[in-house]
Amino acid sequence: MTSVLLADDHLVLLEGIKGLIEKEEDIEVVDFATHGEEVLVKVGKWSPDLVLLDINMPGKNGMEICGKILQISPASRILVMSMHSDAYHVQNMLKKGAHGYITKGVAPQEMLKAIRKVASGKSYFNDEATRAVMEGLVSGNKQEEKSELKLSRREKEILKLIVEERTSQEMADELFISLKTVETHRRNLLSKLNARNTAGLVRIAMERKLV
Amino acid sequence: MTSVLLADDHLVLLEGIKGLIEKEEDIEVVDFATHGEEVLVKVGKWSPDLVLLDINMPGKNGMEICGKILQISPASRILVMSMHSDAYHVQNMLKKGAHGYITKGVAPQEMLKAIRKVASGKSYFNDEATRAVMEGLVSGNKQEEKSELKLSRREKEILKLIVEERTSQEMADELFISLKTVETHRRNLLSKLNARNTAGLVRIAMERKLV
DNA sequence: TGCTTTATCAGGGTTTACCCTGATAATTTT
DNA sequence: AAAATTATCAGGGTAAACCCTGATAAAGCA
Repeated sequence: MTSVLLADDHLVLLEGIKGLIEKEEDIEVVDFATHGEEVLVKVGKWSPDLVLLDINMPGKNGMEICGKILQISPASRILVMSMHSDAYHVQNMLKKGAHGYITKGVAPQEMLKAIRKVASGKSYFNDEATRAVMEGLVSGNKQEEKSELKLSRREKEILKLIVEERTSQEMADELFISLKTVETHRRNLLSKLNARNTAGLVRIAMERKLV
Repeated sequence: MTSVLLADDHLVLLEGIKGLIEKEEDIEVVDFATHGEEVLVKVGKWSPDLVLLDINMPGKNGMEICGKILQISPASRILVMSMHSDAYHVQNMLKKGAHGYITKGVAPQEMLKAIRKVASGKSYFNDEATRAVMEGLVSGNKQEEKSELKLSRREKEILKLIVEERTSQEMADELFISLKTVETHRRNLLSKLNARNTAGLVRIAMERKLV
């Protein structure tokens, strides 16, 4: 019997998956979690065979949670479920130790298949996720090695203000720092996020939910 | 007996809601639809009492579908289900004729309540949706009357390229038009989308999925 | 057939963003 | 304690974005 912990903030979806799994003889839903902290608590409580994890949950950005789950319960397997199937998200979840990745559009039968595969020690990726990774590889994913996406607190603050349409001068006045300093932060953001201009900063900030 | 058509591209969610509704005596799921065109066909086929509509479906932007559903089957009631609960989306769906709005995070029991209320001729909005509208009203939603969000084909093209980090000169070369023309389109975009600068254009484009 | 929108282009101007180099002090990490 | 990162600032420059006014031809709608 495979024990599964469901982590998703969409209660209806949660109920749906539970109903789906309960029809199966070999899989059992032991508990629910609807936000980041709760997932970690429940993982500690149950040490489930598998965690079905939605990375779009509020609070934390999913990525962190993935690593922490494995710290708490290293024997647990993680199947990520997401709206996005872009290379960035897929690759990062794999780095963090996830064992499978499916998008929410998969058919119920495919989800069960994924659960069984991942629980049995194998990996599973649906077509969308596979394609995203492949496309990411062929188009040369440079942003990984040089950026690694570690923004400082100040940089995040500047980025947030950029998305909110502030000019550099306005930010300088607002934060009581020099225009030159703001421009330096902008330059570093462009480099770290591998963007060409403001448009790129905003797009990436929104794609990766850095705001 | 209330007949319901489920429109959502997440098959698992679809199954979940179906399972939830099937336990109820007074509500019946007559069919599914997983993308825009299918919704319209199925609405024509069944003329359901209620359409449970996800506005994040691929293909069309939900808003249009809402109006078309009512053209095909004016007696049908529409309950919108969405990830977003921002004022922009909520208000626009109401304009298009939706009768209720809930976010996907609602509890199963609340969804059933919403279905019954909307089907019986009343309206229903969950807390999140209500709050979003209220906040939108107090902060003065100017973008509605002056823009109305009707972008021309060329403007959408330019906007897409802006999001992709192209400069005006690059767009001019790419589209075989003058730099001045591109700048004019940019100016019109700023005005129509009520943005101050490129950052705003990109943010709005991504928020409203205009790309 | 008119009316409206769309798409195109221009001159001339100000502001903002972006790029380069180089620097110092404070904080955090190792 | 040493090393790395972060936050701060400067001079001096080019490119891009933004703002104003004004205009014409084509396409779409009434």
